[in-house]
This record gives sequence, C-alpha cells and structure tokens, in this order.
Amino acid sequence: MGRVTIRDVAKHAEVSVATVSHVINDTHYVSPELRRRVLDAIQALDYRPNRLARALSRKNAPLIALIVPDISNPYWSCVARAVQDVTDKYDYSVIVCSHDGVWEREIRFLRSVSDWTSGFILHPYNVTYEDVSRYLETTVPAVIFGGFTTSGETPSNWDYVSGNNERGAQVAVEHLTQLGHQRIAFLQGPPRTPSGVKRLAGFRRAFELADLPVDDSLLIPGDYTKAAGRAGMEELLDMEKPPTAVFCANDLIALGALDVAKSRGYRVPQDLSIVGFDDIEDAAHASPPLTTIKQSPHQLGTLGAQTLMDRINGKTEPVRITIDFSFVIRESTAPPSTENAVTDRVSVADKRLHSTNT
Amino acid sequence: MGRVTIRDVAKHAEVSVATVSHVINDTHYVSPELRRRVLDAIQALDYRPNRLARALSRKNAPLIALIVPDISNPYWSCVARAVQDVTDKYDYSVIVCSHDGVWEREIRFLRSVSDWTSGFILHPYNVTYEDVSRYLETTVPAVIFGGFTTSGETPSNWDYVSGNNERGAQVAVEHLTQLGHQRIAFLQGPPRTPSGVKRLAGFRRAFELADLPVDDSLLIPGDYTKAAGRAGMEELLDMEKPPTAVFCANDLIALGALDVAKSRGYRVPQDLSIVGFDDIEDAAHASPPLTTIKQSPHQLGTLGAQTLMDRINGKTEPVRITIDFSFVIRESTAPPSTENAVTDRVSVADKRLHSTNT
DNA sequence: ATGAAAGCGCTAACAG
DNA sequence: CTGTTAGCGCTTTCAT
Repeated sequence: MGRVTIRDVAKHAEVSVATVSHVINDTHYVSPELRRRVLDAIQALDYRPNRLARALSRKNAPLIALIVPDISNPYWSCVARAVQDVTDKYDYSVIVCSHDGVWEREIRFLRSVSDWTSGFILHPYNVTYEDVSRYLETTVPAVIFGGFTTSGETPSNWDYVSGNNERGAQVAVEHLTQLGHQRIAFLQGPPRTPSGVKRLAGFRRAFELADLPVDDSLLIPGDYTKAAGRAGMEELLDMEKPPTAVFCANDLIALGALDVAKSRGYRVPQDLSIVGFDDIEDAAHASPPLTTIKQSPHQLGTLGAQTLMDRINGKTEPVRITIDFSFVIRESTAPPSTENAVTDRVSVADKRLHSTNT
Repeated sequence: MGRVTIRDVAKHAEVSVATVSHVINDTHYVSPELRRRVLDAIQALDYRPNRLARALSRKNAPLIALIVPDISNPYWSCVARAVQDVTDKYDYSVIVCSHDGVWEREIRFLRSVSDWTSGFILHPYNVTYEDVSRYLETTVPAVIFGGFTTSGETPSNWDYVSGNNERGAQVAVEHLTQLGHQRIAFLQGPPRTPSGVKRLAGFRRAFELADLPVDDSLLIPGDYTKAAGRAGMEELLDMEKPPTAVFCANDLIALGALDVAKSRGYRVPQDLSIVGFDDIEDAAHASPPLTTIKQSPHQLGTLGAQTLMDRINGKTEPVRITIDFSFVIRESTAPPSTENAVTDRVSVADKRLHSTNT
C-alpha cells in the first residue's frame, strides 16, 4: 500500500532527506559512510523515487510526446521505435499521439501535451506555424519533422530535422523522364501537407527542367496509405490513355498501386514503371522490388530524438538538420515499352524544337 | 515563463483556491455567481491545470503504459493505435514500451512504469507470473494480453484478454489435414513465449486428432517477423522432401515465407499451401491472399484498453475475456498436388490400419 | 457554501 | 558536509 518514500529511507539510514536526495541524484558530495548507509537503506526498503513528485519539483517530467498522423502506419511506427530506443537511454518515456490528420486533434495534442512533457516531436500536418505560435508557448523544447508548409517563419528556438522532399521527388521523376517516360502520373499524399506540397513541387520542377508539360489530370490526390494507392491506380488505369510510369508520394501508396497494377495484368516494369518514396522495409521485398527514394524513418527517429534529448539537456544551439536521401534503383522501373518509346521519342524531338525556338 | 497557476485564478476571481479547484473538478457545489467568476478568470488567463501536480496530489497520473515486444511490428502498432483511441476519450495518454523480447528490459519497464502510470497493458513475453509477483506490486491495475505461459496461477485482480491461440492453431492445421496434407511444417514464433507454446500445442493437437505423426524436423523456431519467415521457408525448401503445406505462427512469418516460396518458383497454393495467423491488413492483399486465423489486433487493443480504463475508474470485478477468432479461407491453401495426394492417400490408409490395430 | 491549511513526495536553497 | 525547510501546483479534509 503506502509506497516507501524518501523520508522512510532517511529514517532508516538515520540521515536527513536532503542527504538521501543528494546521494540519489549525485548532486552534492556525501561522505562515504553516510552514502553507504543510504544506499543500504534504499536497497533494504526497495525504494524507488516517485517520478511524479520528482517531476513536479523539478518542473520537468521524463516524458516526451511524439505527435504524428497515425502510429499504425509503418513509417511512423518505425520512427516511434527509433525514438523510444534513444529516449530509453535517458530514462525518458514517449507518449504517442495519433491525430489522424484531424486539425483539432493535432492542436489539442499540442496543447495538452506541452503541459506536462518536457518536449515533443511534431510532424506538422494540418497545423501551421501560425497555429503553433497562437496556441503554444514556443518555449517548450521541440523538434519539428519536415517543417511547416509556410517555411518562411518558424520558431527559431526549435530544432528542425527533415528529409529533402522536394529534391527527392525531383530526382525520382528525373529518373523516369531520363528513362524516356512522358506520361508520368503522380499519386500524391495529402496535397496540403508540408511533405505533400514539397513532393509536388519536386515533381513539377523535374518536368520543368526536362522541358515537359505536366498533365494535371495525372496528379491524383490521396493520403499516405495503401488503400489510397490502390484507389489512385484504379483511377489511372481506367483512363483512356493510362500513364507509362507513376511516381508515388510514398512507398505505401506505391505498394498499393503495385497490387492493382499486377492484378489488372500490367507487368511492372515492362508495361508500367512505379517509384516510391521512403524505402520502408517492405519496399525491398515487394515483387518487383521497388525503386524508391530512401529516406530512412529509423534514421529520422533516431536523429530527431537525439536532438530533442540534447536540447532538453541544455544544449542550447537550435539546429536544422537535413537528412540525405539516396535513390535506390531496384526493379520496378524501366524504359517505356518500345511502342510507347517510339512515340515518345518523336514527341521529345518535337518538344525540343519548340523550346529551342522560343 | 511562469505558467498561470490555480492561485492566480483564485486571485483574479477573488475566491479561494479551494473554490477554483471545486469548479474545475465539479467536486462540490459552488454558487452560480462564484462559479461564473472562476470560469471567467480561467478563460481570461488561459489557465490549464498542471497535470503533474494534479497527478501527484491525486496519486494517479492520466497515463498508462503499453508493454509489447516491438511497436514497429504492424500487429502491435495496430494494437497501440486502438489503445490510444480509447484512452483518448478519457484524457489518458499512453506510453509505449518496446522491449524486443529482452527479459531485463521487459522487467525494467514493468517496474519503472508501474511507478507512475495508473495502469498498464502487458503482453507477457519472457516474463513469467513468478517474475511479476516478485518484482511488482500487483495492486496496479493491469490487463494482460494472452496470459502467462504457466496459466496455473495468475494475479486474480488483473484482467485478461486473449485470443484462443491453441484452438486457432488447431483449426488452421485441421484445415490443412482435411485438405489432404500430411507433411505440414510449422514456422513457429518464439517457442517459449506464451503464444508460442499455445500455438504449438494447437498444432500438435490437430495432428493427434487426425491421428497423424508429427515430424519434429518440420517444426522451425523463429520469431514473429517477415525475416524469420523467409529464413524458415528457405530452410524448408532446402530439405530433401519439402512439406506440402506450412502453417505459420503469424501473418508476418507467412508473408515472408510466401515471398521466398514464390521467388523459388513454387506456385502457391498449387505446389505449397500456406496459412497464417492474425489477419493483419496486408494478409488480404498478398498474392495470393492469405488464408489465416483472424484475430483482430484492433479489437484486442480496443477491448484491452476499455477494460483497463474501466478498472482504473473503479469497476471492480476482474474479468477474463477470450476473443473469438474466425477462420478466413482465402487463396493460399489447396489440396496437395495430385502426385503427392496419391502418396498421401496410401499413407493415410496405412496409418489408419495401424491405428485401428493398436 | 466557502476558505484555510495540511499534505502528496521530492528538490534545492540556505543555515549550521 | 549535513540537515531544516520552503516550496512545486493541486486536492481535500475540516472548520467557519
């Protein structure tokens, strides 16, 4: 029942509570003799400090929050795992908050959580920088995954770690254009999300550089799920003239798309090229293995959590980290089939002429 | 900086802190007049109670822990999501603890977490009932997923919710034997885990009832991962006489096994039948779709969390819930190929003779 | 119906 | 170097 308190230990060791506290926290020199008595008492009574009391007194709970759209999404559950592994070393716990892309929930988590965690990791989704500065004291340590959409002004005392969404998307699409594809579809994530807009920007940029026009009807909005990938691919394949390649905003979408492409008799990559984003574990084991932008969730989680712990422990310089991505070419991409390729080549030549002339 | 406290509110409203507390918690009648003043003050100052202080005082934090092997495993991340969704309604947060099957970590989480959460959900893995009663005060509310291996004595004041692992495995294997399979392999999970021993027991029971001998060399230990499924299947297919069917301790294993079977040229189910366990989301979308024991992680999480919240909120009767499973026959199972079937039939007849004679 | 005050268990000045 | 004590912010008797 009545848990043993620091006072019990003090009594048992015949010292003051202050002394006990000092040996526990190693916060002050204590003579070997007393230290031993205290340690013995702790052992004897199986004393463990009450973390709540300690937190209240220190104004700092060994607790951080991870705020993401959905912890059951493999990408985020992998991030969560990585985060937990680093916080564990500091005896911190992580509470997970999935808001499912609902703005109100995201805000609610942000507010409630900052009340009693000593920091948080946020992947801004619907929440904008304005929301944050309105609803939150930005003094709580935080690391932001991926940044806000309006990248202009961001709390300068927070840490940022993100992949390079725009460049990543661009590289992926360039791969496709260089292979000779022209009708390239984009199975987008949630279009207004920071990562969503950046990946789209990258997509457009690649087209621009290749001097190709983008066909807006090939830009399908969705969200980061397999189901969305399936739906999107169905839509694409129902078109009169389906694309010869599709860039997917993440691997989950790609995997879903792959499913329906195969079940509708398309051979990947011969009839249709697919490229993903993230390189989640399943990507390498799909059939065919997925060509994708590797941007490891594990690394993101580890780096983010480490950054947060550093900040909480007083490392003062805010930091902005951009994680390198790499492009993993596997077997889901190939040049368009000959028939298309011929047509393509013609149009490319055509295009070039035009552009040189203008 | 200095967050607004209950005292500030009291001052602003010109009442005592006790009154403020009473209106916040609705714990005592307060005259409409004062109540309004308090509410206004709260609004005006944007006051939010300090959860730590409240928790300390109430000796009860709005926090539960979920202790599982690995949150990045889709099964558990789905459970976690379901858990979070119900605790959210009670304004409780959940901290996730992945111990990776390491006994020390499991114990450590159990101890540390029970120090300051008001309850936890545990899927016993390496930890036994003895460990628990030695290292823990069993007065902390808890719900146990799947039970302990030694099902004999279990803390009677805890709640239990579990699937029916033994029966599930039995049904799955019976399906296989009724299809005519005899050389049935078992890609096990961690063999000494509660679910591991129960699924194995079910496997054996089915053989016993079918009056078939089990070939121990076909029982491959592993863990609940795709990688283990791949490795196990490689091992099986390297055998001189590979099995005609394999029962996998979970879907992840089955999916991994399916991968290598296909890549080694086996047609599933014509050449090889595969059945899984759990029915995670991917199972239905595999190719071929997986025949499996459906035991929804979502339901497990929801039920478990609800049970825990009930208990924390004073519902006193400990409860033992067994979740129904259902058997989902999809396309990964079929009778053994004719050639095998003939042989099989002979041996069956043979077997029968023997058994009737003894 | 309200308010004063005593904790909850721990930390951290501040004395001695 | 050690001990006393005043908080941390909130809840909860117990008087008034």
